[in-house]
Amino acid sequence: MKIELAKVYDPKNVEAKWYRIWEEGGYFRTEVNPDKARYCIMMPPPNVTGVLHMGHGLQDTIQDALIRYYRMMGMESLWLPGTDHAGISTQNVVEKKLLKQGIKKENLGREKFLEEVWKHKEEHGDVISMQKRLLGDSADWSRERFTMDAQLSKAVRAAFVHLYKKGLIYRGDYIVNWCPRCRSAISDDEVNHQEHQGHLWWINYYLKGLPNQFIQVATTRPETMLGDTAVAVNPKDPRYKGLIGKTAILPVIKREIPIIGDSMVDLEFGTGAVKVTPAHDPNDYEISLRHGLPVVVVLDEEGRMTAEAGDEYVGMDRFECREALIEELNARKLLVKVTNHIHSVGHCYRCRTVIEPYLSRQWFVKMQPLAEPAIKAVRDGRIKFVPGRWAKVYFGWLENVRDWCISRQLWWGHRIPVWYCEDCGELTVEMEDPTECPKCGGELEQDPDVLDTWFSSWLWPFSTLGWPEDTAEMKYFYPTDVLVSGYDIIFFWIARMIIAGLEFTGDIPYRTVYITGMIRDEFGRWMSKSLGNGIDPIDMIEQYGADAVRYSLVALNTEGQDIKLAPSRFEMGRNFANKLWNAGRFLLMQGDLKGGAAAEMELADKWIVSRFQRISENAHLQIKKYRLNDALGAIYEFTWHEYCDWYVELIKARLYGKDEGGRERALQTARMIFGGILKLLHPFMPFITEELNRALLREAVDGELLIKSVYPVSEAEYLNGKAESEMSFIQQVIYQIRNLRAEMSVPLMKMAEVVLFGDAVKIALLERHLGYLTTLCKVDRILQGKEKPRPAVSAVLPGLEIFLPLGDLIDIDAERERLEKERSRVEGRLNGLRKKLSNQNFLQKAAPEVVEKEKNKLESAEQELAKIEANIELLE
RNA sequence: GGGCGAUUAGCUCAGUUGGUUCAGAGCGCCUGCCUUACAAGCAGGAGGUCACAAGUUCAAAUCUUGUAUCGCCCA
Repeated sequence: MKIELAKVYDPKNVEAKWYRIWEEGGYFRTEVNPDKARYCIMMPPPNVTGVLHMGHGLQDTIQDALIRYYRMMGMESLWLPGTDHAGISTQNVVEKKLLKQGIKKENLGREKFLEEVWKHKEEHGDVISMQKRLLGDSADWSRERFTMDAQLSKAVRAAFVHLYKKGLIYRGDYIVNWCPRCRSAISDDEVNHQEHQGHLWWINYYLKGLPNQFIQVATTRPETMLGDTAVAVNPKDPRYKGLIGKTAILPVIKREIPIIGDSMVDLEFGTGAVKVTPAHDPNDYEISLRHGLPVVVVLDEEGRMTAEAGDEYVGMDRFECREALIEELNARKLLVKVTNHIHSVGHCYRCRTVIEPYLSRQWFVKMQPLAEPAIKAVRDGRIKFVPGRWAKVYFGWLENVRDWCISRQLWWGHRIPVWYCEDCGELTVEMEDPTECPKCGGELEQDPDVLDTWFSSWLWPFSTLGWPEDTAEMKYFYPTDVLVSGYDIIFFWIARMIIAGLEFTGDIPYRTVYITGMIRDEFGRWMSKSLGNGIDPIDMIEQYGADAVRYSLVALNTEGQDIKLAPSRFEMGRNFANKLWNAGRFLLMQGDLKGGAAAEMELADKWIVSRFQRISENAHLQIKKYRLNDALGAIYEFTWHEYCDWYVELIKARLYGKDEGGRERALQTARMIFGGILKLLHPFMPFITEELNRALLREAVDGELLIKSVYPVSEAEYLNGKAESEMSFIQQVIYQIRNLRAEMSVPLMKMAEVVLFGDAVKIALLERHLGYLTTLCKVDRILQGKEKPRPAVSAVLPGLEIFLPLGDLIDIDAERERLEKERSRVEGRLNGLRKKLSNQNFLQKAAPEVVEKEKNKLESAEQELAKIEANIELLE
């Protein structure tokens, strides 16, 4: 039976069909099965209302390839998917949406607003999961989790209570990073510092009781001076020794503030005298604590000036106020000068707004005691980073870790499980919601804030498995095998998960952290909405097919290097998919195909079978090293340039010949190898391989889906070094003859004869396989003349001279030129070898086998040169 | 200021343990082919002083140090 396939592969229907069969057939589903080895990856949860981007495309493809590989290796292979509630960004999106309808969240109230967010989540929450299905993710969707699920929320509660009772969570008034746009505190790690060309304003503060005398300060944020409560100088600074203890008068609002001495003040910066604004600068706050200074808050939660800033400025935006104040100072001649100043400005990593240091009461996690076990786990090798250099970044963060501000002034998220007694002020933190104060029975009020989203996602590797309950899933799947992620969230997430794993479960969350590069645009810039330079993976899947997208992403992903991407890069995947498709199509056009190994094999068969063993062995090796690009590259090379270019071409003579048995055996071997290729490729290109496999099988048999087949393992009985070297020699001969013909512009249609001189064994080999030469370079007769034919073109191989007596077709000049070029090439090599072998140091110090190798090279190069020279003379 | 990465063919990038089978791939380019699997293809070809300098070594794209340019992270 012959099956006709389309000439060009069309992925559309194929992909949708197979995903449905896999998912509905339960092939992604996993069970706790302690008798079986298991493999587990937790999918990094994307924002629940987000959409797929190329970074997901890359990381999911890698994870899916690993999961499919280990599934084919017979392991219970769990890839657990899920989404993250993404506090700030989700709340922002819903707030904006409501504002468009003219609704402010404050008017709606907390509960109604949260209903709206949940509604939004229900509407958009599965978009990204559906997109991941288009990519082919073989995740166990039956175990999909969301960070706000009841069970995961319980895990958050358990983690908080645990740390609180251990004294590792505390509340306090500190300067935090405040995003005026998000109207919330954010953690240190969520601030992006960028070098910024700003200004330094030099301002005179008059001194009380000393007319016309002043102290000069320099500041990058003049608007904060309205909140100054001191001027500080270094006590060692001779310039200001006499001024400590005096009083300065704050310009414009005329507040009297002391001049104090504090050794933290940098003598080099500005004038050496600094304004102290405790409410709006972390260092100043420290100073204020040491000196008992008052704290004046002049900026509110939205970055606007408060009443404390004075009637003229109240309500103004901070930057607007800056302008106005500068003008005022200038008018009063208190502004001495403005100089350019490059300094680092913090920006909110979510919305890029300039961060304001802001004094407020927040909850913190004490990180240092938690960091130590996490450092140890990587130091002693229980957790391995791939590539290893990222461990340095990890250590660097943990060794200098600062306490983690976990409270967020949002509504969307896990509400902080702390209740305050209105009567006695007692704090209650328990697993169960309290109804009254356990101390005095008074009324309770829950903390209005919610927890940082990372406070739930740091539990992801085990909260998804049922922690804090002691579930069968925890026992079976935990710790997981590998985390695949980008280097951008080593601090936010990866390090914190390791901390949480060790603290809450007593075990590491995963054995390996595989860090991928980042996807950039073709100019090396980050892809971003604002630049509009993003490439939508879904567009690419529609245009090129999911397998092509997956192929290209893996092929481009080399050892953690960033990937510069352009849509055209997916062409290589598409081309390869099409090649594979046509290779399958070719087989199917040949009629019935027999499975298994052929009883009799000739050289080409033995060769391709042996090569297949080597490639599959290499694939295992590279996958285990996380060098997926090398695994895939080897399979690609084998498929295209060994199987298609050589093997398929070689068997055509048998396929189209009269010997029915020979035809069948060739076809059987081709089918065996091609079937193996489909398996090797399946983890990377699941759709097309499954489709072709089904076509090869000719019918729908559930048990023979590739997804649950066994990944090819190298079998020693099929390794055949002799066949490989013989075939390799024949390939070289064919290559030389093709080259000669092309150089002389001899059409490939025309049959020719060759005259061979040299090693009898080699000539006999070629005679035995004359058919190969006929098929691949149109040579149908081998002569062993006594005399070298002339006119003829020639090529020299180790142990063999090839002459093509082409008669009139030979362009003597062209051939001479070609041979001269060959000669100088060989001479160049020869000179290098002679120099090396006449060097006493080399002979004495290099390993004997190296010297031997070089001597052999020299010998064969000399022979080659002699033959080429003789052949040049023959031309005359 | 500290740390990390990059610099190899026109472009995008491989090159793991130093050894003329290590100077490679894909794309692009040139020549010839619509050869009954595939023009998204086949056959052949051109193209690189491996950023620069010094050093180690018998031997360096590969190891060391320094310089330059670009990028990232931390402070």
